[in-house]
Amino acid sequence: MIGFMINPKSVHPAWKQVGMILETRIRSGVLPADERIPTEVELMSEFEIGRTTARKAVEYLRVAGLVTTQPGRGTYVL
Amino acid sequence: MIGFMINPKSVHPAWKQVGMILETRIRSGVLPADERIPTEVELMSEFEIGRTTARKAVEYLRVAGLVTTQPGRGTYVL
DNA sequence: CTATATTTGTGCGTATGTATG
DNA sequence: ACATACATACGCACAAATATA
Repeated sequence: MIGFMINPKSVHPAWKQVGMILETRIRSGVLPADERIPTEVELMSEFEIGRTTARKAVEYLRVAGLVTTQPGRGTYVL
Repeated sequence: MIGFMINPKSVHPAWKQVGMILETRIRSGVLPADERIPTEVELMSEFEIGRTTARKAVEYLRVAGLVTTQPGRGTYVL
């Protein structure tokens, strides 16, 4: 099953839906501190979204202060 | 003369250069409070940049707390 | 009320650059 | 030298909000 969590008819845009799903994974401990979250390419295939959407979802997490991004390495849970 | 202010070899990316130029216009009063700043399309032609870059420049101003954006209307100086 | 134009929002794809391992 | 991963930047299309004719 692929990409079933994103609802195009939601009041929330796709990037926010993905961002909130990742936020839940972080707050629930599924993605613990110091863990690397999925790469942009992995998010693209997991949620069947484009690069723009994947990047905006990660940006959402950064703005929320949940992760930090290191170029060339990845994005890590704070 | 068009697009002479953006230096591709700068340490700052194009979106930041445009953002800083607009920031100067605002802080100097060239763009006063309640004034609408140039639209994305206008920024594209003035600085010879793409829409992605124009939008990031405006986002820079929003993050700096200098402007507010109203969908369908434009971006206004605070 | 309707239609059109304008402006920002979302989303896709692609290419190239930079940093890291 | 090479692979991986994020950063920047381009273009395009359509949707949604707003203003105007």
